[in-house]
Amino acid sequence: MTKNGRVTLKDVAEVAGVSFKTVSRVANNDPNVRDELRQRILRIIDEMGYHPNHAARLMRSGTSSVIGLMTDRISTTPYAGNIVKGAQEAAWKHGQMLFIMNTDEDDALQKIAIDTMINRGVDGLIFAAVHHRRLTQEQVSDLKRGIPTVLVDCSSPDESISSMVPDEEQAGYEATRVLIEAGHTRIGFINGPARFPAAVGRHQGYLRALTEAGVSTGRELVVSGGWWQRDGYDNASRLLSLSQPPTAIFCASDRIAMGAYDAIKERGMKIPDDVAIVGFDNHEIIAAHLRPALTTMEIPYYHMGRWAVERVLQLKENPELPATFELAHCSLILRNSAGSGVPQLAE
Amino acid sequence: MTKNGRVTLKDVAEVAGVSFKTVSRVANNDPNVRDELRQRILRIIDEMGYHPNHAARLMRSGTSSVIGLMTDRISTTPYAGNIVKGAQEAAWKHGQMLFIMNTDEDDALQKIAIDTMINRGVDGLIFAAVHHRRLTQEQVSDLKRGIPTVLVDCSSPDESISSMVPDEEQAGYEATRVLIEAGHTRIGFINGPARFPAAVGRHQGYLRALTEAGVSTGRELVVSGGWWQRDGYDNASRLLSLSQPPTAIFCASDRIAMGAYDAIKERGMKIPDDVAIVGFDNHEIIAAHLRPALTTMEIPYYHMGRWAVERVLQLKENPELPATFELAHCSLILRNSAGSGVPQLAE
DNA sequence: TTGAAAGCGCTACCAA
DNA sequence: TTGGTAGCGCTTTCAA
Repeated sequence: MTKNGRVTLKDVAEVAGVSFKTVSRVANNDPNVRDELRQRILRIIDEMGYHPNHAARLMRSGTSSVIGLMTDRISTTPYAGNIVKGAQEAAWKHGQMLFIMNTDEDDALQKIAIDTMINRGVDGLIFAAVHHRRLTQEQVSDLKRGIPTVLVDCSSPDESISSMVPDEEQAGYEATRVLIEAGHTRIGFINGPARFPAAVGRHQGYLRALTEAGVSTGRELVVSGGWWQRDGYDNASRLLSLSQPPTAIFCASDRIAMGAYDAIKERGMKIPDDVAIVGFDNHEIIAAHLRPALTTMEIPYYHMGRWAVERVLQLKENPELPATFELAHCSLILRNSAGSGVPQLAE
Repeated sequence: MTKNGRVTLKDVAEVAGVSFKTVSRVANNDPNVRDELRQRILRIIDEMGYHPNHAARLMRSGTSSVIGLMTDRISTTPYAGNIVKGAQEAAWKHGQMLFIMNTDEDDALQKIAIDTMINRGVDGLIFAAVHHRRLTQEQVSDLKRGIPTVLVDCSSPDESISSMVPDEEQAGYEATRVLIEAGHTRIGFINGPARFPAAVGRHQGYLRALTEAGVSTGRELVVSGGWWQRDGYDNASRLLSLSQPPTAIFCASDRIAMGAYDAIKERGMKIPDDVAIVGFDNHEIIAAHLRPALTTMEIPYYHMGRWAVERVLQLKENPELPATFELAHCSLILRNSAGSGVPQLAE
């Protein structure tokens, strides 16, 4: 053992009575070692508590077993936190560490963050957005640094970087299906601003579900505005003032749904009997604590985080892999606001 | 420039026409360089875009400029996210990176996480808890690995590790003061379970404020249970059923306050006119979106994260520094539920 | 104040 | 299948 207190290859080699290069081979799974010898050395490695020195390894081979994860606004939102968690657990499973860096949607800072990560020798780069969006071409080229790179919850316009985004269309479809299956034929939709891919996709899913079911899709049933409670309140009020108001509303966010609840209750109407509601996001507090509890869609952030790390590792293994664009399947979280015949969950 | 594409000390030395050791001295702020020469070399370093190779530095000097941050449940709570954010920004400012690791309150995993961090050569360790608590002696000894270590939002029973926790007493005092200043003399308190330091401290602050103001502190005015909405509802109902019900209630969490709102509204009473409320946590969604918006206390998580990194860096500089135990001052966030005479904020 | 030499722990390359 | 040698970029030690 060196004075450092750390066991090195040499220490192991000495004990094993072989050259330290042979130990190195064993540590790196080089097939060129007699199996019997390998077993013996592995045992000694374990006994002595040898761990490779990542710094030395990085110097020689350029691989750090560290992946850089950049987000534009991670910590303050309960949404995207699970991306980090999923990425962390996947990294851990594969013996990787994660550098995490928050860049607050600041492109200049983002650039420096990338440089810093590269400078530290990360093996790969993950960029996770807080809201599903398309990156600008410039943001994409900033990210291209010749190491495995993937995008989470955002996409590159030139399709040059692998990405995973929620399947908004599927989610919008499924949310609407819940209301159709509960027997509704007049279903409103309160959407977010059309510039968001989330709004576009959810709208398409909504339309497909209605068309497929042969249900009316009057233009007046679709309103849009911001993603917030107030927008939900305003837009729900508008829908409820129609000469033929909807008996069910799909809200493109839980906050919108929260506002819709206010508008509905204000009119003395009951959820789900007078108006059924489906939200979107499965926002921890809102969805579970609204009365009645909100049926809503959940984006699999945890899964997306895992995917990102695993994809980076694949690309590290084989840099020639073509970029892929994957859609993450969203799940229906059934609570009590949609009034379907399905058994209800209390919380 | 080496084939690697990276500028090294040698490259700079060659251009500057000095030995690479001199450049090393400049890069490390060694005073033993003529000032004129230093300036010239600094300019060349800048022009050539030299960055030290942290891996090489770690190998020789054992310092990585990486700090390990472990949390027992970071990502899923909007609360503690700001600890991470504060730590990150402080680390960034000081040229450090952060390894972040989530251990889900699993002591065994926690141990492995510490080993992994140490193995990677982190310069310091930060352990951040999601809820203010005292660590067990075993958890504390696991954390002692001979490198700078600090605790955030938790404390070590033997006071051997520096820590920063919220000043619960001050916060409880200040929250109660708001209600006293609004003219209330019968002030209830819905607390969390007494085993939490947060509950103990807030209770003490509550009592001090009442005693100091010469206001009655009847035992029946203090009720406690869980931290959740349902607990708030139940306990508020109990308070409101007293023969002399309180006209104001300090709730030890925003979720409790949320439940209290339900109980109050159910009785047809108005907030803050019939019952004034102060919450605790400034929980993003709850506090701002409750009607009326909730006056509440905020724990300075961001600040605590910054402090942790800075304290680690101080300890790295001077390992002999004695452990310190700091209290983080909590802020009053004034909204509309406490009905004081102070100008109200809408959101 | 500056420089030369050694070596951290590892992997790459070549030789046996 | 194994081992020797070199050297990554840096800091440390010692000498000039």
